[in-house]
Amino acid sequence: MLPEHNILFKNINTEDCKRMITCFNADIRRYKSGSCIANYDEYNDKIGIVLSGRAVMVRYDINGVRTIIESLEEQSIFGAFFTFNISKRNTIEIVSETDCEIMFVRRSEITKRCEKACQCHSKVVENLLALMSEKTISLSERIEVLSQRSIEDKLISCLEIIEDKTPDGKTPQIPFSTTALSDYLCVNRSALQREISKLKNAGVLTISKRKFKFLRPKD
Amino acid sequence: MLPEHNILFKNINTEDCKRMITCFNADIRRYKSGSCIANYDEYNDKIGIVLSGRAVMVRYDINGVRTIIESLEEQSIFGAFFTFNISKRNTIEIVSETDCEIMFVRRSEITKRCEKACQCHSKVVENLLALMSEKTISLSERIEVLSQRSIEDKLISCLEIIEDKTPDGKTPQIPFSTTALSDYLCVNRSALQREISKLKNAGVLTISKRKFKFLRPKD
DNA sequence: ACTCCCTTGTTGCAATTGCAACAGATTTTT
DNA sequence: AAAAATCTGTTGCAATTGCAACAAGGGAGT
Repeated sequence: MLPEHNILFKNINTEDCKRMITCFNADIRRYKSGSCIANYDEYNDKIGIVLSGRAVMVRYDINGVRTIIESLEEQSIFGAFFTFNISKRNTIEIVSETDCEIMFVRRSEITKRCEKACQCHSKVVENLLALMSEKTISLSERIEVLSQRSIEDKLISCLEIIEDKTPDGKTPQIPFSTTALSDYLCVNRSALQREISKLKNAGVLTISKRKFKFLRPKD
Repeated sequence: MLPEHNILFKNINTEDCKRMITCFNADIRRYKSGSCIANYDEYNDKIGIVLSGRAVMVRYDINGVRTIIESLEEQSIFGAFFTFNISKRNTIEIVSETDCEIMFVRRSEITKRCEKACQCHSKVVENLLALMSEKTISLSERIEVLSQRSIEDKLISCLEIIEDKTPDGKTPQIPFSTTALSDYLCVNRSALQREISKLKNAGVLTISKRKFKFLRPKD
């Protein structure tokens, strides 16, 4: 994907875009699926934007337990700046799930007053605001899911959010394998499997591969 | 607190501030402790900023179980725009914990291009960006806590984050009662109490009222 | 087609957590 | 100051969840 098609440069003409990408010292890199795109063992103010592909932010605790902190779809932003303090007990990494193109920009480059006073600069800041707004929504959804008290409720809450985002006519699809989903819901895999089977047997929903469908009339 | 002292208007002179507050149609309201400041049963694009006092974003599910979604300290922002889709099964409210002053601004007023092209406008957008950045950090911390697999780990993670934020020399303090803390950690109160007692007996930490201290040498 | 590796699905058992109930402490209201 | 309401701390028991182990399924690569 061309960087100028990124939401960050929305409503800015291609000419200005190219100029700004240089002006920002933007760095565009490609990663194979399964690569480590970034890790947060030290502070830096780089902002990453997923131009194409999909990545996840993961944490491994001292026992090696994996937690998927966030799923980063196309157009998502990430960076130490948007995340909690780096703890000594955890390792946080951004890992590509598919082949990815990532654009890196220093936050300070974006927020600093541009000497050249280019108009599009403030436009970029506004666009960044919109991206961040989306991020807070995505994080809030995550909290919504994790704050459920039982595995069943976590699962249903998660699936409902996916369902809500699915365009009419399309079949809702989980962006993870069941194993990864358990890391995302922060529960034991086999306990999650048990709940899935229970819901299937109870006729609440159907799940086949990653596609699912609630059987009750949507209220 | 004077609204012009709010972070949103940082680096903007008092004169311009007053002008902008009018320009934005900013609405400043006072609330007694325990009042409902906002509820998200319908969409609106109002942004709320806590000028003084403290509030919480809470959810009550159909069973009346309370979850404290966020603790909103002074200078925090909130709004439906930053939150997940409103579900029919949940009620989300902002409730004041102390007496509060809240400033409401419509998001569209801030992001729209100002006809008068006032310079400070883009400064406000940048400030909003900083506020949102803090918000994403605060939400990420919340996820960090909730993603822990046991009550003990949730508690420790939560306390460590509070400890990290406490200025040197001051005693770290939980912003909640134990009962409210259990709603924040999304666990049963007496189970939480049990874990607190266990940690105290094991000599890991001391807790008296809301003040606490880890006894192990900080690593 | 075969191997290797990872995922799915299941189960018994152990550990953790939730629930309910209660007594005492603390805070708020009258 | 008394009464009411809320919060703290504890415990036995029930329910949920985690753990470990295993069999079976599916995909990628040779």
